[in-house]
Amino acid sequence: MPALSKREQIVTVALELFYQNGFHATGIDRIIKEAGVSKKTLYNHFKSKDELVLATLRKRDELFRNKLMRKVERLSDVPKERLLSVFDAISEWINEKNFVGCMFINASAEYSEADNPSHIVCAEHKRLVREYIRDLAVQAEMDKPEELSQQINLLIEGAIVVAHVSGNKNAATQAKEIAAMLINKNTTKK
Amino acid sequence: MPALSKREQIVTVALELFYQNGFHATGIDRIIKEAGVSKKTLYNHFKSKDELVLATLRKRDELFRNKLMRKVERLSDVPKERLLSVFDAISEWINEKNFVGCMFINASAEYSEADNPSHIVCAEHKRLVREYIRDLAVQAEMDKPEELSQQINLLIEGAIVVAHVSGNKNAATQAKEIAAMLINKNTTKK
DNA sequence: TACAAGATAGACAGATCGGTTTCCTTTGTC
DNA sequence: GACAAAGGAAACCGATCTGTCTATCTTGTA
Repeated sequence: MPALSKREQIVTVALELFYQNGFHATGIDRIIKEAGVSKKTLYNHFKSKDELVLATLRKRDELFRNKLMRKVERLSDVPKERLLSVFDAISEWINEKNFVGCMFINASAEYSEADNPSHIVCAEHKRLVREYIRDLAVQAEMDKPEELSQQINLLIEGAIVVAHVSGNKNAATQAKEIAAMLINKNTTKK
Repeated sequence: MPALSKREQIVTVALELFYQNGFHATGIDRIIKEAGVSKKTLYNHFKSKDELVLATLRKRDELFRNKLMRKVERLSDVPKERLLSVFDAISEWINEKNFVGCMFINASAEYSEADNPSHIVCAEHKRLVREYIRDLAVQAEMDKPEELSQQINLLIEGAIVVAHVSGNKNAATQAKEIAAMLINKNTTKK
């Protein structure tokens, strides 16, 4: 039994190519070549390129959120601090050498219509991240966890975009400072 | 003399198609067809599709910033309020029915590498918007105009992305509230 | 009226696109 | 050892891609 199934090989390669080069700009031929897999095999596993894109986005969602959560857990075990650790985790990511923005923001740029299946998966991913942050906010006993999670989420998106488009690698740190203010404001003084 | 030169016709159509459908997904044939122009004419005015993309992004930068500045001027004439009016202007834009995110964020998604000419134009656009905000901050006599402009810019990017990817049309309003806090904090009490 | 510039439609080129199919080989299982 | 399933290589399909070229027509100007 191989370490990776053919399907996993394909998705692994697609993850990299779609992320680095974009979805429309990445052809099936390039994917099968780099995955060392025949075209027939790819189309045995996926009905179409669109299906592969969807599978790739779902995999990315799984990997990204797991990595984010593990990082945050590693950085702190105090709920309130974890809310801020999220920005340290994002900052680490932004400073990786192959960072080219958020795959879901990028995918939404290429699949703009809100009812496009790929766009829907992107929105779903963002919702799950937001829910994770809201859970952290609840654990940190914030006054308005839902509102705070939306604010923090907006700061994260802003940091990612600023880091990618303008190359400002401190964006997450700057966002963190704003988040710290918001968290303070959201904490009932006793 | 025509109302629009051939070149302008081409760019006008390209603006719309690239924005709505993406850059790689929009073919030259579609552009010339909708512009009512021959392929030869297009290639007389632009050396390549990449050149057309660049020209289109530059035009968009011009149109977008002019519109933003005019809107802000219309909404308020008090410098400090103008800083917040920026978010109202962005909110108006987000709620237009054909809104599909920021063309420059979208272009950066398709042209990810920082040294890609199109990406560079995107970064340039973002820099010019940031400088405009910094000017507003200076006029509003903020304590740290540069820092504040970066923060406000980050909030704007966040709002645009949240609005597009997740369809949250209140994002700019939410961002505005955070900005109001930051502006307050940046104002020396006298 | 003559001429040059610029526009036209559209054929054409060569590459690549997503996707299907054929033929053959490998591989795991009973 | 037989058999079915899966994979591989590559031909093939029609469509589309960017870009070139030819041959004709319009238009402003001298």
